Amino acid sequence: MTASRALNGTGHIARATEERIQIIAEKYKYRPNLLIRGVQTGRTMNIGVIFPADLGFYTNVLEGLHDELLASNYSIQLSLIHQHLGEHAIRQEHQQILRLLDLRVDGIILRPVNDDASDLYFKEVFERNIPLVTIDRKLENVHCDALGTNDFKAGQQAAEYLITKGHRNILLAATGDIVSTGRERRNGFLSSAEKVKGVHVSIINETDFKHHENEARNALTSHPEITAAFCVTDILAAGLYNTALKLGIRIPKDLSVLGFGNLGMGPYLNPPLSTFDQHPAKIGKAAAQLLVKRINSTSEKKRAQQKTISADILERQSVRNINSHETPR
Amino acid sequence: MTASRALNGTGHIARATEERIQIIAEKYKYRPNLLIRGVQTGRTMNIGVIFPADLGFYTNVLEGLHDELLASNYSIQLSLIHQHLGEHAIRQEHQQILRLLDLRVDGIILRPVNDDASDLYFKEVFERNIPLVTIDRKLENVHCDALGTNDFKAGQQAAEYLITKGHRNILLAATGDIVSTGRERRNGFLSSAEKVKGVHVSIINETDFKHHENEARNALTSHPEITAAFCVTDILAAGLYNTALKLGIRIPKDLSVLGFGNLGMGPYLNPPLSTFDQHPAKIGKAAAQLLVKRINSTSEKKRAQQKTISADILERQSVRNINSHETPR
DNA sequence: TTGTAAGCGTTATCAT
DNA sequence: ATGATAACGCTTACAA
Repeated sequence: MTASRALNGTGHIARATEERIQIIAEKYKYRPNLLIRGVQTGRTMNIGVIFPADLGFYTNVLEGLHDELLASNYSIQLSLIHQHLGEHAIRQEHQQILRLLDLRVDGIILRPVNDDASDLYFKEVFERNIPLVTIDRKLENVHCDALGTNDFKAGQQAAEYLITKGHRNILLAATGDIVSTGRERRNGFLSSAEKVKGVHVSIINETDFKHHENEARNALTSHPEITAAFCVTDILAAGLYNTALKLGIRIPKDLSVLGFGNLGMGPYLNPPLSTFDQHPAKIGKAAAQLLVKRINSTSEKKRAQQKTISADILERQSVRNINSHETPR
Repeated sequence: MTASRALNGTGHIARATEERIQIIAEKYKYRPNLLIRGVQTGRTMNIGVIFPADLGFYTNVLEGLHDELLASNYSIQLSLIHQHLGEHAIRQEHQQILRLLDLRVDGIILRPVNDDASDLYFKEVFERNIPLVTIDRKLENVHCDALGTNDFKAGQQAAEYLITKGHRNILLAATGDIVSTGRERRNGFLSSAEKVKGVHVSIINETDFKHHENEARNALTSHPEITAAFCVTDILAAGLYNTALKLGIRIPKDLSVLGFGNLGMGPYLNPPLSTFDQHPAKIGKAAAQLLVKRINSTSEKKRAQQKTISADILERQSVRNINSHETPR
């Protein structure tokens, strides 16, 4: 017992005893057994993290998460889920959650597979009072903290930005209603665009990316008045670059393109893609902070918080200002 | 005790008892405490993984690792190290290794910060007989399993490929001697190129990527006879695209470019970059297999294995065949 | 086939 | 300030 106190620096202890014990510990290379400490204290200082197997954007979220958790002396128990497996992915996710619980993690950070999970799906988590923070998905029927981008606002910013640059006929490449993030960006964009007279938006709204190229070609050829496009993700923007190239449409001279997500290919496209930076590391950091706070809060009653990090535009060279006085030619 | 046997399906037990216990377990929603099981059995079924914080290439290694480990019922304890912090990174790494040990992981998979660690650096790991597999770095003075790309061979493949395509004056963009992977690719390339008469290699050999653009410009202007370049990493290849653009050199008409690593920007470059696929998921999978085998092997005496995954060329559109009969103009 | 006893390494609690 | 005791939940070893 005295040894425990000396090594952890907890409680009253004589300086001399403390030093003596520390010396002995060093001599015998004592190392604590964190498993048993976890059992005993009820806190493992281990956080479960569940992300899509194809990390992409989440690598940086993970990095932010990791750094912040490490700063609070937490480790990360990582699970990856292959998202494309449909129902099987959901089963996998649930199983991994149970495993993390069995491992006695102190909290869970999760980018859920599907948007419409309910409290019931997470019942084991709640029963054990393990704090849960979701990333990038607001689960309507789940009462837990959530963290993500303010996608609606970002969509608004996109519209305002392109309109400010003089564009009035704009293509909106969106991804349907299934994924909440893309849906919000689209809705935000439309809400802002509608407020400005003389602005016309052509919209592609396909969940399947394969359909986008065709639709984009149709839109651009039948509406030559379009001078700008907002793509709800950089992947669509990159696709649009190809379509434009095939049609002989030059970016940004003939068509301005604004992407979303700063997904890594942006700087390598020609011209470099202007896009939204979601600050993924900040998202991770904030999620970790929320979780740690929740773990340490004795009053379990605090309502679920939905925190949001603002994305902002990273200007590169794919958007042109077409206001007459700025482009005199 | 009987319950333990029934729930784990281990040992002799009456069918009736087993079922009765399982029903009770279900009724009370019994879940095992994996911490205590780990303490008791000496196996936590948890593997420590330490990767660079800036995962990049390692995201896919991690994915392969994860899937293979999961198949063997292992979880992952993840640590990230910020590589650019020099000595501090090494301290961090060491601390994380100790932490994983305290957490009683059954094995460790590590992409080490530095190439010249010795057995001493890992002494705590060896003392506890925890298997260690390194990724992408052959530590000369450490007796542990290692997994990576066969970089020397890949370098040879690169030379042979470009030579087969008719190139005789080739630029080799390399990264000095510090990082073993790049060094091996360079040496492999040179070893194959030297064997063929009439082949001349101009070499840039700078660790700092910033110097590459200048050097490349010099090389290309003073040696207009150069028709191809092999870049030891895609990042250098992307840089070379820019340099070429500035100099009015067209790819692949005037200059063929072959990259390395398939780092993600390749398909988005113009023209799409031909490069080496290192099959990172396979590397992860093989590393996991090696580790699991090592964990299960009772005879600890088996010598360290160095397994290697062959990289191969992913042909896109940045390398041109300039043999006269194929390009009649 | 089932059950008993001991022990894993630590901390909480209470006593000295 | 220090120490004794119990407890955490499980499995190994052995007994019945």
